[in-house]
Amino acid sequence: MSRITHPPRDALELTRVLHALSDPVRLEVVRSLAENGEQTCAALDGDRPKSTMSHHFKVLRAAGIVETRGERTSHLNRLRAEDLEARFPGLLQAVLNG
Amino acid sequence: MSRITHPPRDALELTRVLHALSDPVRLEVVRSLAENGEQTCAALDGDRPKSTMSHHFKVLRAAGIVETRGERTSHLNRLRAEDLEARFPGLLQAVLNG
DNA sequence: AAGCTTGTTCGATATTTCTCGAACTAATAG
DNA sequence: CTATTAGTTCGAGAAATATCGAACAAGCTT
Repeated sequence: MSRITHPPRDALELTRVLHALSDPVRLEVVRSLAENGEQTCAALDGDRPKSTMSHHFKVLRAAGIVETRGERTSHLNRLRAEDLEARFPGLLQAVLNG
Repeated sequence: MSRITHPPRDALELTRVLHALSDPVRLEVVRSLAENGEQTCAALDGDRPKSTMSHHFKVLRAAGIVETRGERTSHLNRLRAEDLEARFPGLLQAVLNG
């Protein structure tokens, strides 16, 4: 089903990453993933509709910030922390601290 | 004329800063200011209309990224690097390196 | 004063983004 | 097989953003 694609490390673009992180809902998701590790989408909605969250995950994936392992019914999301660190050293940490 | 206002250091918001930095034109401006220090708006347009650039400077100022000293005819812009560093340590550097 | 320069503000249009319900897909549970 | 669950996709409406010409303000120059 899901043509869920993740950009390779080298394809990560700074402006796209910054834009993805500039939304409060998505920033919240990123913070939660950083704190609690892998989580399902359901665990990360803040009582927001599924379609809304799906949209935000799509943006996060397209930016290369989140990887979704969609093997099972409940997909697991994780931060692509290593890839982000490789392309934009210190960025993720600075955002998480802010 | 110009109700040019700059938010105090404590009022800087991460999402606003990230959003301001997520535009290619504004990122270019920020990079140039970081490299070359204070510059006028005119020196920073990339052959783009004045009104367009004025809009982008407004966004950068509102985010607290740029300070415009508008005393004279030709305004001077500078990065608020210290304020950014105080609020979001490492962020500016990470963005500039990326 | 008349004109030029620098930049802001306004108004209009085009594009993007956010939000959410509804229909859909796929896997699992009963 | 039917129902449920998890998440995506579609479509629509609302809000924010980007772009740019035109009008404006203020200082500098002659």
